[in-house]
Amino acid sequence: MSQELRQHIEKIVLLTDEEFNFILSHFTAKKFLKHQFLIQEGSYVENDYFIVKGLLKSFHIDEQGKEHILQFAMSDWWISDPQAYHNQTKATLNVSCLEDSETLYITLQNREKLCADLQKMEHFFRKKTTAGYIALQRRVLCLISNNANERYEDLLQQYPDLIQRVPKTMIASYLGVSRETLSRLISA
Amino acid sequence: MSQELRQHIEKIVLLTDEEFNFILSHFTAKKFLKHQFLIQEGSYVENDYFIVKGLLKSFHIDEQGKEHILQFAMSDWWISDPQAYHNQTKATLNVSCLEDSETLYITLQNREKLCADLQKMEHFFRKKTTAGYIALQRRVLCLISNNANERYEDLLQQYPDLIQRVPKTMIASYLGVSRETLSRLISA
DNA sequence: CGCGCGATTGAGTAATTTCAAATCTAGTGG
DNA sequence: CCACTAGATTTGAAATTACTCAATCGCGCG
Repeated sequence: MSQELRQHIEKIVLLTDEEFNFILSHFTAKKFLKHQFLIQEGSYVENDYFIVKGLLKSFHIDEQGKEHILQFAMSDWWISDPQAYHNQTKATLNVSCLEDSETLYITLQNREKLCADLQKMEHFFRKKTTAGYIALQRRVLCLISNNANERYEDLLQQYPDLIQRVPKTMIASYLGVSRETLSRLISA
Repeated sequence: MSQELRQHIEKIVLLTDEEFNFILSHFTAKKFLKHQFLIQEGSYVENDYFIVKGLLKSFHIDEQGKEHILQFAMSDWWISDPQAYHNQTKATLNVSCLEDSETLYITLQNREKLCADLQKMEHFFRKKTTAGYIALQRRVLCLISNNANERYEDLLQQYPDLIQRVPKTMIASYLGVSRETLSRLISA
């Protein structure tokens, strides 16, 4: 259960057993059921969630009630509303489960304390966030450069497993196209 | 000249004079002229550039020869090809000057050494990257949620100064629309 | 004056959305 | 095992949005 977290961190920094236990003491385990919300728009965001198992999405609902999916998260990913979490403001995003999920979450206070007390973790989070930044830049480039079909092909290439587990409607929402358009692209 | 960097860092962590001098010793000052390239697609990326003065863009050229602008950078911003820089791979982006510019750059080696030697800087870069991540997520949401007009309005709101300094053609490229479409949106 | 760059405009075309209806599918309870 | 339902997917047709290509305009600078 916590082995996943240790392995995840040790991809970037090696830890002693004491260090890992110290780290783990800053996290709390929590399970969620399919359809359950971890974060709801308008409320404060206490936690950043490390996903041990399951599948989740973060999304925004616009004025017309349309859902726009910002991120999916599977095992070994993190998910939250980063803006609300880091700035301690109200969420503009929702996070909910597409499948039953197991998480280890950390509060902002614990995260900052952990980083202050153990530089390895400050290093870890720096590297992790940098990787996330690079991935997002790639996505922005894809969004401004490519049409709907090319964006779908790109996703297929990058996360082939995701397409299996997630309804096409949500894939469309993630790509920024209507579900009908995506359907037509796939059947073509 | 280096005061800008100090003030920039001290928005996040306070420094003693010694600390700042130590930090500064990891940077190199370099000026560039309008139209000059800092980074060219296909070559390795040694540096991350802190902009003291000037205006730059990072962009990708696609197979059809079209330019897609990923980022603008003014005073107090950083610019590079983050993927190539952090992973020490060949650039897929170009970075060039829209105006004569003054920079302070840091190599990856120096950055990592600095972070290892001075936790304040590891902290600084973590916070800075987190802020960048949040900004990119906002941009992704804008791209998947909004049409060309809404994206332009959003940019106008967020960076009103940018619109003044940058040719509309480039604004269009940044927004992922054709220059003709943007022109029609503005005159409407 | 004339060049060059950026911005604009028009017309035709292509891509995508919208709305509505029909199909399909997996899970549930009888 | 079958009928039923909710969710997901597909399909069609019309409307909208955005793109492409080509031509023109406007302006600052040598």
